[in-house]
Amino acid sequence: MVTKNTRIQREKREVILDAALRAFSKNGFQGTRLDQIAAVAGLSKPNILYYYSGKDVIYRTLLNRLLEIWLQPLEGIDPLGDPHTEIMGYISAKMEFSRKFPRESRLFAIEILNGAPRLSNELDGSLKALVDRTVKMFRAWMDEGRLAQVDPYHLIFSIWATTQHYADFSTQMRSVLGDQDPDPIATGSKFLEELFFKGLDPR
Amino acid sequence: MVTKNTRIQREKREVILDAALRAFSKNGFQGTRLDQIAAVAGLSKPNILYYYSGKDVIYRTLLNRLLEIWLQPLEGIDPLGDPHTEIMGYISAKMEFSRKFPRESRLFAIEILNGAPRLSNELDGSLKALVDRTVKMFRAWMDEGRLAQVDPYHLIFSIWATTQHYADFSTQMRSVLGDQDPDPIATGSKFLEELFFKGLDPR
Amino acid sequence: MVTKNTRIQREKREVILDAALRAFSKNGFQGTRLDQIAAVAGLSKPNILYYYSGKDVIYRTLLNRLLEIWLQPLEGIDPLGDPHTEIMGYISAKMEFSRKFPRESRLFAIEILNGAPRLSNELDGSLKALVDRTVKMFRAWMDEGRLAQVDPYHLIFSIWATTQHYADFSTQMRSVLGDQDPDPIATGSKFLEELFFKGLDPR
Amino acid sequence: MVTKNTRIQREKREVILDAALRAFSKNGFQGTRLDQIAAVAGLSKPNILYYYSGKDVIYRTLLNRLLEIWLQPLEGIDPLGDPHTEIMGYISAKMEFSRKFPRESRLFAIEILNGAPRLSNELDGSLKALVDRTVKMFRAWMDEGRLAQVDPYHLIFSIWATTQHYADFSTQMRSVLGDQDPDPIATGSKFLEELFFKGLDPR
DNA sequence: AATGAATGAGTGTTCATTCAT
DNA sequence: GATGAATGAACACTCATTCAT
Repeated sequence: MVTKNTRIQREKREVILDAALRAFSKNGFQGTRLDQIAAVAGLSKPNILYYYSGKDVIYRTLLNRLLEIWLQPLEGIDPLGDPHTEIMGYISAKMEFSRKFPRESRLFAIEILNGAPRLSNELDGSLKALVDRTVKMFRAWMDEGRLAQVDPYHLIFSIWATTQHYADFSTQMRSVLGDQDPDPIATGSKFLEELFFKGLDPR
Repeated sequence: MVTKNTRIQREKREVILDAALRAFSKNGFQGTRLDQIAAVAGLSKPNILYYYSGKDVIYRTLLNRLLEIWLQPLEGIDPLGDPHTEIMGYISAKMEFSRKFPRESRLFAIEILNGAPRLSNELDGSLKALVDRTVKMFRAWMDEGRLAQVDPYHLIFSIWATTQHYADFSTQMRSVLGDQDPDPIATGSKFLEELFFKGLDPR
Repeated sequence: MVTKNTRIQREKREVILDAALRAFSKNGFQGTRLDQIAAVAGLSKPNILYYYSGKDVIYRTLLNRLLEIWLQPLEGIDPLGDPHTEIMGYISAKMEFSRKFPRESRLFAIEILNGAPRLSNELDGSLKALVDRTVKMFRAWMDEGRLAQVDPYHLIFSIWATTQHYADFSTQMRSVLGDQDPDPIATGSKFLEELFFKGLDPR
Repeated sequence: MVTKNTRIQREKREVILDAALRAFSKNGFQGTRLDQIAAVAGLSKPNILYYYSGKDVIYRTLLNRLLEIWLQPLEGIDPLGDPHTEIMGYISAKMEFSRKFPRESRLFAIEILNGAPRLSNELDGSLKALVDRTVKMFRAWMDEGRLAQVDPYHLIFSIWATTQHYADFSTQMRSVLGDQDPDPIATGSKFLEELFFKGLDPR
């Protein structure tokens, strides 16, 4: 079947992707059954396969679409802006992502934990390019004395790690925090701001 | 005679757990077939089931054993020591864990990403207790002005996030770094030391 | 208006049968998907089913129509003609059939190989009657000493076998002959003429 | 699973191939369900797949084994023997094949009718070589004046066609002959002997 | 007359687990 | 203890056919 662009096609495809995201981000690729996706989407199993030619295709479609969104915050850093403002803005944006798109974050994490068998090309390509661009920017700021002299790659890694942790490890956080923090992401944002503000201060 | 059998049993059980760790940490619970474990362990599939009554049992055994090890570094923090030394030591210990036990780290991460269906009791129990103990320690240090006033829970989360990232997301790191860093964990350790040293300085 | 509709209908039905013949004669009944027929016919799958109520109906329609054509050469043998001329003419006609209608021949062969589940009535009926008529003719010629005394049924079988072989087993022939014979049917015709001419000579 | 050579393995494999031959030779590859084979073999469906890794593998195994047997009679022609004796012997051997192995013959016929997608390499290879060898033999006999000057390739084709017809088209024969011939293969053998004896006489 | 959408009943294949020795 | 053999329960995917327009 050729991909049509009728309204009904677009809508159903969206519904399927949404259902698939819920399932895949919870149980991984192999742990997700087409039945589950179908049930959540409110469609029959063959009807799912009418829109996407296989489970694999749904998964890949999801990952590719996710990667695009994933890279946006990094692209948003302004080389002409103030280093601290920009980096705090980036951290803030990433935290908002963890709040709004925890499932997307988890899907991405699962894929990478599995060795990114279906994503390695994209990681080596567009992600690396974007990181390299950002690293250059950070180095320029450091050379100008506006940012502490730290390894820029690992700075980026640490931001990813800390912010995505609020989506990926939320189960663990809930276990540890119990009910004492009604909004861990807000608290975490404040904490990370302080940590990175002081940690990146050029003195 | 009985002793000898027991020793053989212990050894085989160990071999199975090791093979299972490799498989589960790479492909998750559902993505791992008993065949794979058997092949890596060098045993037949029914023989695996002679030692462990089911795939599920192997997985749970692995998780429980892992949790014990997992909590050790946290237990190692000395309330009577110097805050900075202790925290830097903890970070250092966690980084060594990521270097020496990346598979264990990934298995843990996968389980939590899946909502920790087989681990939630332990998380709510021993982990929470240990974290609460540590939090109290941190608060005491803060009250004494020996540590920056930050949220102690999120401080712990950020240490977990950044250090485990080197094990869990190593695939992504390799993609981004290419060959330019022969030892990312060493570089990362140095970076994290600086970040947390400055970030936690009470001024 | 009605006439025009009927003509369109007839045309479409023809297009479908032609497409179905190509598909069925290549892959058999079960090996052919309605999709394939639809694609070759240039129609949508439901539209095919608008003209024929099912895959089975298309197949049966094809077979019945084929049988009519199939029997024509046999009916063309003239009891008053010269035995050799008539039989050579029949062989010749059958060879022309293999040249012009290899697909039809193969479809027929496939059906009989499968035990003719959809054709047995016709085989027992009109085919048998026609063969019996021809056999009587042959016997008369033999009694008159104008044809070698051989079993007339098996004579007919041997003509069918040898001539249809050029359609049904053309794949094998091409493999064996390679490119050395640009027109195997012509060569075969000459061979068969000699074989049957000498073989049927009453001395 | 590696192919083992225990007695039970060999026996079960044989049982499966036999059941598969019955099914495939009646309904073709696509028309045969694994269930049928399993039922005839008296095994469960997964157990079939324990011995052969897929339906396809069973089919190919069958074809390859068949081809070997198939070529034997042709190899049996003795270049030093009397042409008529040898050829009559070959025809006789082929007729015995049609009597004893009609299913094998039909499977082969079905495969070739479908364009021999799984057999073309073998046809182009060993079959062609063997036919070429026989053709040379026939040509030598013709040059010596011991065999009628006819196209040797088509002579072989005509023998194949007529003899295999008794296996492949037996359904049709039964329809035409009714009960009047208790042993059509015997009658056919006699007929073919006469036809080819006279037809191949060098005068 | 035509077709995009939808589905029930398969269909080959997988896999943890059990059986028998 | 160990393993070749066997299987029930899934599971992704297929396909003729039906539905709705």
